[in-house]
Amino acid sequence: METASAVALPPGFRSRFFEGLSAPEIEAVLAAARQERIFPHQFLQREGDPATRMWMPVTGRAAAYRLASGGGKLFLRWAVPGDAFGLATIVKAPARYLVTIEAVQEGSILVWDIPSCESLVLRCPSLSKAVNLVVADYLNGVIDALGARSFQTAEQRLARMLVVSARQIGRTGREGIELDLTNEQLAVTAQVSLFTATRKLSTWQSLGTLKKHRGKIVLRSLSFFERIGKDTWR
Amino acid sequence: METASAVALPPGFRSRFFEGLSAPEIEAVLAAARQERIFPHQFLQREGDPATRMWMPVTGRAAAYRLASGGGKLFLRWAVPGDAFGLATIVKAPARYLVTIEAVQEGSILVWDIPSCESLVLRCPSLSKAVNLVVADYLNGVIDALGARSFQTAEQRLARMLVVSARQIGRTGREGIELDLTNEQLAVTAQVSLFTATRKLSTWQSLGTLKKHRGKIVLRSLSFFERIGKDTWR
DNA sequence: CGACTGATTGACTGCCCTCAAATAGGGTGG
DNA sequence: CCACCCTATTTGAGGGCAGTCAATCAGTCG
Repeated sequence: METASAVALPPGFRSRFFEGLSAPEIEAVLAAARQERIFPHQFLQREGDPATRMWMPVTGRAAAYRLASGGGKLFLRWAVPGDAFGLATIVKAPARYLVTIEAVQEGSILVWDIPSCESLVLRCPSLSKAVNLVVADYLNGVIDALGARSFQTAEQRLARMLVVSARQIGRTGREGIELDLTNEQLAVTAQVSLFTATRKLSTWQSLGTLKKHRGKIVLRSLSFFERIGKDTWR
Repeated sequence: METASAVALPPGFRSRFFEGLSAPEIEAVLAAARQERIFPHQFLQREGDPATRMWMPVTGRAAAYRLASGGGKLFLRWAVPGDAFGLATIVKAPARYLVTIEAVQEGSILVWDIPSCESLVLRCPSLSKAVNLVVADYLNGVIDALGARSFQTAEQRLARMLVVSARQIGRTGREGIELDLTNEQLAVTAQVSLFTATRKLSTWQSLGTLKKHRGKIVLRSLSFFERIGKDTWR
């Protein structure tokens, strides 16, 4: 094992995936990683392609979705620092990616190729368990999204997605929680048409619960939006 | 290891979970199992409860769903022979069930308690991998359901669910594929109101593509229903 | 035969999507 | 600095899918 890993993690970096591993195991995993820059519109993985690498965002943001044959995008979740993807690589030798993930912001990722994954699995017995924890989280999240789609109105789904996105990609600014989201991105992620998203945001802005700029939303407080979805689901 | 396991598997029993295990491992797993009868309306597990056992249907059928706070049921999948559940028990020591599963038909299940799971994990390294395979399948299925809910019409969702149910719980009869489903069950599983389900079924019956009895649907051919959902998703 | 559960049909309603058209922000090149 | 363009955003009008409600019919079982 190397003395120091070549990868540079930003301060405050936390990972659900690493929570399932012991400190020396994390060391070993990090030592086997290669770092790589990513850029907007770059595909990190495509659904159906052979799974050839596991990876993890370090900085930046990507969107995980599945493509509909009609051309639509079924948004599944944000890929943010600490999330683990391409887990199919580690689970099953000849596997394929389940979803497409596309970068939306510049940043960097850690990458493990197939040989690295294989040797890591042999050295770290708890790696499978860590994968399980992460996948269980993903499953839980998708079930939650399905419930939202089924039981909540467009307004509730928008409020829910603002809360979810705030937790994942929100920055605390002077006027509240800032989200780098266009109306269209919010619409896609909340499974709502662009026009209903725009209309609802206008309403909320006139209520003073949020403030809009071009490509940016500032939430005055989370609690207002958390309250909205509390009926019918969760 | 025992000479013969006490459990009696029906002929033709296949399990996605066991596919991830070697023959001797399957032996060991079966030997550690206890068999138990189940009855309609019995709860096999409740979401949020501590996960105290892993289990697998042998005969009969159950429904996996999540409860909405409004009282609605978010159907997730049928639990049929060979499926594995309560996997949280094996993944993480103090875990909780993610979903509720309720029996809808009389039958029997295999059960593994926590001590059994722990000793099995120690003896079978590939057990974690088998869990991964199954959970990945569940994830894939839920994503598919989310896509259906988002991109398909009520008619398409009904057709899709008839196909899905046919594969899981269909029996091949004289007049076609027989499904033991009430209109209400189909409506819930397809995320459609009872009335639209009834109406669509009436239409299809008058077209001759299916035949209805009380609590039972007979599909003349699957291809008709497979064709319906082919646009917009999958 | 009566009770209960499942199935059916019609009328009405409403949420939210589609489409069209106009407005505004932000960066670029002249 | 200003004209220009491209994209993001806004607003209104109209329509349709499918859900809700109410009432009736039909099959099964005791």
